[in-house]
Amino acid sequence: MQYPQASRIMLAIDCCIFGFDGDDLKILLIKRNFEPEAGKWSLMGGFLKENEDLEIAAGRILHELTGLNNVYMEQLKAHGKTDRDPVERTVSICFFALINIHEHDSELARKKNGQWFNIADKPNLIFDHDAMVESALHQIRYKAALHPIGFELLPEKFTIPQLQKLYEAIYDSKLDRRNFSRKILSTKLLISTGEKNENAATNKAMLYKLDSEKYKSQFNAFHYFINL
Amino acid sequence: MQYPQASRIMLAIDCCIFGFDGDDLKILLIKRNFEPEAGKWSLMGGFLKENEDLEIAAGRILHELTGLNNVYMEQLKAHGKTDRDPVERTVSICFFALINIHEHDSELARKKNGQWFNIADKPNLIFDHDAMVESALHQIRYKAALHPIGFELLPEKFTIPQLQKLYEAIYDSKLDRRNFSRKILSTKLLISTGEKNENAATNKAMLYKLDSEKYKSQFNAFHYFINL
DNA sequence: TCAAAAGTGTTCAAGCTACACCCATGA
DNA sequence: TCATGGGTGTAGCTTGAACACTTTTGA
Repeated sequence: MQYPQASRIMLAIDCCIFGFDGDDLKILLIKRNFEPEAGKWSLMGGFLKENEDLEIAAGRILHELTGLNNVYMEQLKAHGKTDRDPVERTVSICFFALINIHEHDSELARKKNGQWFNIADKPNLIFDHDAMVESALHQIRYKAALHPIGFELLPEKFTIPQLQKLYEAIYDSKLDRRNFSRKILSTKLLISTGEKNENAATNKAMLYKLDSEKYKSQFNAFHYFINL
Repeated sequence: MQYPQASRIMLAIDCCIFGFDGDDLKILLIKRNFEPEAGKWSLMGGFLKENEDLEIAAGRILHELTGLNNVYMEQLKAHGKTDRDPVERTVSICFFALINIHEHDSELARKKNGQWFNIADKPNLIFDHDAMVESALHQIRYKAALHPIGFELLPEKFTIPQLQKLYEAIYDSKLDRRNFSRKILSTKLLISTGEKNENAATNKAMLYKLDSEKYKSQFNAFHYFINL
């Protein structure tokens, strides 16, 4: 049984994959070695399969480039301008993923022509992918101010100064060290590991990890990490 | 030229249409007189046409039931579980619309089997439409706390007590009259019309209208109408 | 003249901002 | 021993929550 009237349409999934290297917020792009627009940069994407849920497809596409599973992903808008894809009318559902950049399979990414760019140095992308990245950044900035999604970009153990650098990268602005620390600790989301960061140049900072119980239960509560 | 490999998929648009009658937040549903699930309640929806942008399609579908144009609409998530539609694999992109309930064409709505329900009295809907309404309500509650979308549900001229009733309906809770008034006026988004609400039972309240300049320019700023 | 709704004022506590000061580390 | 980075404390201001009082209107 099928719907008779309307026409079927190509459905694509495109992924904005973000990482943080300790200094800059970065995005993983691929140089296309296939038409159309071969040789240009684009988001990692793919087509939805006949028997595949949207979230499964997004996870598959992320896995193809990074080797990662169980990553924080969030669905953004569908982009559906009739002329957005020159080959054929295609509606694309955009996702963003926040990964721990040190955990991904960089060998695999290289094979797939993947390359990391600082957000500030991002090249122009094909189709409407620039607008997708814009809306992903907007959503991350919006959500990270109110909910603890930033932690998804950090390793399991991290210091508060590292977390602050992340927030400063996301919002491209400076934050007061002392107030930031107090605000973060007041959420009670962090547990001190007792260890210190041995990599640090001068004074070694305390390593914390997430209180995963509280993290899960309070994820949708409001924390106001940043005042917008 | 076409993409060879992947399969084309049915793309539907479903609209959560909200209104406010002065006391309750309401949603406009239709009783289906067609298969599948004829006789049951559902959101107003339709299929995306070959040469139609997503937002145009959503506007068309809203217009078919309400006669309205230029309404505040926002795209929500796409729903894509493989078994969500028993007829055929269909991905549905959900929108919500906020309308001034007194402006819509109620005759047209009746012809199309439309009926308004208080949110609290909403019947169970077909397919995954209940989940769509849930996510629309979630988004409205989220966004109305921070941005002035609530005004879209009110007539051009309204009183602050009316606005308060709207917020109380959206959040299903009581707010302090005095603090609410101060908070709203402090945004400077309202202009006094000098007129008073002649319908009021006892003391007549001042009618305000939106400062449309400020409304547009500050729409994406943060106002914290409600503390979540 | 009384009840219900609308408008304005005040107080107290909590939170945020903007600072100063001290400690630990490695060159 | 000195520069750099990390941790804690505090004063002053702003904001929000919880209140009381007054005014207007129709019954």
